[in-house]
Amino acid sequence: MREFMAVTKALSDPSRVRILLALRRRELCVCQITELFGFAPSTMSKHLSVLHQAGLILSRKAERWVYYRLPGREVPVVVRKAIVWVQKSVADTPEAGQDRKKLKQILKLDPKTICQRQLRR
Amino acid sequence: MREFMAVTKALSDPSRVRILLALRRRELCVCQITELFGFAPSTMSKHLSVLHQAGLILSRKAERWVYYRLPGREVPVVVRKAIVWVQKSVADTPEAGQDRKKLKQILKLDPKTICQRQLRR
DNA sequence: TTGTTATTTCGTCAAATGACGAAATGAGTA
DNA sequence: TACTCATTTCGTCATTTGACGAAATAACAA
Repeated sequence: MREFMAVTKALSDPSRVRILLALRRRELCVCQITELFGFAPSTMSKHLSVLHQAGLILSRKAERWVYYRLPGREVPVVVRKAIVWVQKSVADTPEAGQDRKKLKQILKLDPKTICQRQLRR
Repeated sequence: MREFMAVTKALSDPSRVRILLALRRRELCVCQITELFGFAPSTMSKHLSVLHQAGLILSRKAERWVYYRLPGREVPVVVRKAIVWVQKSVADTPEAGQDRKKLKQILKLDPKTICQRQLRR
């Protein structure tokens, strides 16, 4: 029950749902996700942490960056079902479409450029 | 997206998840649900309202009582999938087991007795 | 080592949430 | 009509949540 509630609470914020959608086809580094949503880095980090603790995303560190991705068989069925449910339910919404569009632009640049952008603020 | 978030927010509270479990096999009137959880009637009413607005439960009025039940085909697939996911995920937890046990006792009495009990407090 | 930098943690604050009791509602009964 | 009573709505309060900036952390670069 505790484990399940971690998942539902993680899904109860729209930004976190949008993060899951953005990770649908590829992993993303924190700076790319931050660029996509426009929140302060600390805010994004907190959201990613909530998703991670619920098992909804996995992370790996490479060079300077942390990459997050959707999990495969390494997480419980409860979690995988949740992800499938989310994707099927909101992938077609306008919000998801806008995010995909913006993400496409972000992916044209390489991560270095994105992260340097943030520092200029 | 808005509709979906109504569902995830409804599912983000453990009491509301437990209500869905309690309704698994039968409809229940508000006073039975209130007896099961021990909250103030106003609190229960609020929880039921949140679930209802998300489409996760339906209501009907009969005589003096309002009965809530899980929906069938009359609600969107998003919602039905959510209910199936919840049931499969938490039906086997200790919390759900305890609730079933207590509910069994409550169902032995007829609704009138239950509702009168509440008034004596 | 020292410096740089992407990310996380911490402290704070405003807004949302969940609890309650009191009062309002509204359907059935006298 | 007036009454009863199950349920809902409203106002309040304590707790949680989500936002931020500042400081800490950790990994790579020099």
